[in-house]
Amino acid sequence: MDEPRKRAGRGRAPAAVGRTGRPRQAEVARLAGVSQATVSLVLAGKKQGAAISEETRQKVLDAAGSLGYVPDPAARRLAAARNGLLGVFSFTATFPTDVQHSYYPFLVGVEQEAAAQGYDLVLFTGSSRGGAGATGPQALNRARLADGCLLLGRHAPVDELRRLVDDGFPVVHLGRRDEPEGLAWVGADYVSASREVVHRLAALGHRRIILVREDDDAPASTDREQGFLEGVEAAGLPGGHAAVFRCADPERELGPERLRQWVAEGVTAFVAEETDSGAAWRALSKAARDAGLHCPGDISLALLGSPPPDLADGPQPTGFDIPRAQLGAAAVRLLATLVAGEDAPDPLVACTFRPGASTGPPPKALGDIA
Amino acid sequence: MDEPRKRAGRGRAPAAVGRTGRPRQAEVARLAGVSQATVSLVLAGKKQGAAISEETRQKVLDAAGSLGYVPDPAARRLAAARNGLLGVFSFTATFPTDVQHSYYPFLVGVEQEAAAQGYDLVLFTGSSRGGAGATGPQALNRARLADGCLLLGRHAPVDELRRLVDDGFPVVHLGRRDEPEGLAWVGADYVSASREVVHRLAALGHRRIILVREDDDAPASTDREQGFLEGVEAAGLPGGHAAVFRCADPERELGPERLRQWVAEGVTAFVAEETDSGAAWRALSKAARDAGLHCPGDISLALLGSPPPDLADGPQPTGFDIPRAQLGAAAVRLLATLVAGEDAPDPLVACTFRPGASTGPPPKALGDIA
DNA sequence: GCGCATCACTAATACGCATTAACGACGGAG
DNA sequence: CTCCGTCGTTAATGCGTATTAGTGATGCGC
Repeated sequence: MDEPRKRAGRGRAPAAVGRTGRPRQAEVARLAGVSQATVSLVLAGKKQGAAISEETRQKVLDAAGSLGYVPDPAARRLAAARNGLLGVFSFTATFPTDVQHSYYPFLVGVEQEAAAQGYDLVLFTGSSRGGAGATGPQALNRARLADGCLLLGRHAPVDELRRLVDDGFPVVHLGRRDEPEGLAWVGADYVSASREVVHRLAALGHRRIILVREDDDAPASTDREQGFLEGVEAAGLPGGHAAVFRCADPERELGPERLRQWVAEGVTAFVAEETDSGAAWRALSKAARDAGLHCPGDISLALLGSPPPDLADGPQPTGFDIPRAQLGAAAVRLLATLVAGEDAPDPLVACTFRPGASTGPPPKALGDIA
Repeated sequence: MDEPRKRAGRGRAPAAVGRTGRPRQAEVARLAGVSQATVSLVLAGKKQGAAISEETRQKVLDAAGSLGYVPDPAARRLAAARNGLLGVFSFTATFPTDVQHSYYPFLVGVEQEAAAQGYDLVLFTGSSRGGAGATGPQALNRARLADGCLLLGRHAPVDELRRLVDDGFPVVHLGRRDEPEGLAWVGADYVSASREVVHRLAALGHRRIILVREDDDAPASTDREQGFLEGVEAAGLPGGHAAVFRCADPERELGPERLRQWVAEGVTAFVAEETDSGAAWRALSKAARDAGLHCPGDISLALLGSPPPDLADGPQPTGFDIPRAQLGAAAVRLLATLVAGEDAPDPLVACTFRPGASTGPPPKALGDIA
């Protein structure tokens, strides 16, 4: 009983929807008097080893044109064993209601680069709320539908994520991240950027510089400290622990008195770490005001990052900007190489120095004034 | 010589790319000890004629869960099924560099509603520039990968679009549109909104109201005029052509003299159409200023829409807002019903009245002053 | 004139999933 | 005990395209 059954298959419901009159390669082939494979070859248009006679080529193209043939993307992607989709998984709404939401600039770059690389994007919706598919731990699995996935936000469940990574599914996290071993990421080069800020201050003539940072061991913090320390060392200025003021609650621990004391000791410039709250920068600015120290005149203040949104309108602090769009683009590039099975390039993206208006040369003889 | 060749097929290069550990139904089947067909049946979850024992069912579900199985959208689509994806095709960058870009609020609603309806979104990239896949006429065709597609922007190539529509592919245009016959769209109800603005003015006591509009026959313009005319008629005020001032170049044709003349004739309120440039509103405001007519005091001005972005900071004009997020949501709902093969609901979304500060009761005896 | 390499094209898959005819097992009716 | 349903499952397709092995037909060298 080995002979084939009469005919299985589905036979597609008579009143089915799909079944458009859209021509297939097979129809084009019939009209051109060639085989479907030939049509595929011609339409693929590969210059390489194009073993197709010009005559046949034209017949096919004419037939395709006259029938108005358009390839079926689903079939194309199925046969290609890749679907040309990159997932974007954010753990809040991808289009946030809050206009100032920080994801947005990333996405600008993500979209541009995805377009450039020939990928479309899948936005997994309802990652936070009860949206499509299973919410909760299972949600991340949906990412597998794409060829690879971009992760935004730090709330990704580590275990689920590890699963993906271990399975060899291409994932790139936007922002430095160590947690699941082997997770690829792209991030801003805070070390170099911080170093440059110090370099500029030193070039202006500052000889004693203090870093104000919060009590947090996130990479974003420690990188800045490292860059700062490298900077002061390179400039031959006093570094080490004495140059770093680390506090849990800047607003409270960094008052005008403390500031005056530093100034009396010859400190002429301060550098604040950037955090979500911007607490360090706020405290520094406030302390300077309260101490009656005018900013670019009496002391110089710099911020290792961008000012918090609510201060965006004020005078620009000296510091650097994170090129978010470029970061997004870099993430896509990295993801694309992973999908292609190639090696990962450097995950760091350079920040751009922002001159700002909060720094200047140190006062001539501030020590006397104090 | 009918016996099958040894083995053709592609055999897929050994170091092939795609081929991640992405599990297939076949793997799930092997793990569960059943056939691929059974897996498909279980995962389809059809209650109808579910000739699957509960035991088998659980085995399959467990296996799928432990492997993190996710169906391949392309294959699903090719097999004439749904893949739970809705496309979004915009004809500029979807994430515009310009933060104030008008698409953004739509997308907020689109994402929310898509999540609510259980769909993920595919952003087709590079619709404007040379992005993914074939740019140009073929680009729109990529949409067929999804179950249906949303269109933003008026630059969609009509022919390609017609093709999709004719093939019965579910497409919804965001914004009223007649061009390809049979294209579904959702739009704001400018008629009702404009009518209401007039109603409010009449309620304030205005007896002569003039509509200032540009020389454009876009639906957005004619709808507003129609609403305006319905409004004045309903209020028993003078309508018809005399009540509508139509001009190609408002800045030039609508000066202070013209305004004073109207006022002398007893006109106490003016209504401006909203356009991209906001020319009508600008001209009206300027003419009022130049004529020395104070706005809420001497005359009332209303705008049939939202003020142009550059005037967003100034005093709010009376008028209405287009609920963009709701429009986006409505578009998704409509698209979902089309995908489901159901009938399309009402495509109009109500605008919300904005009281603003540019209207008030008419002055007691303005005629004497003039 | 006989291999042998080229060339131009076609046959036969594979891709992953949905669908449906068919099949084995079991049970009750006759 | 045989026949026929029922139930649960599987084999065998099809969707439309890409890929590759294979097949004639030529041309070429010796």
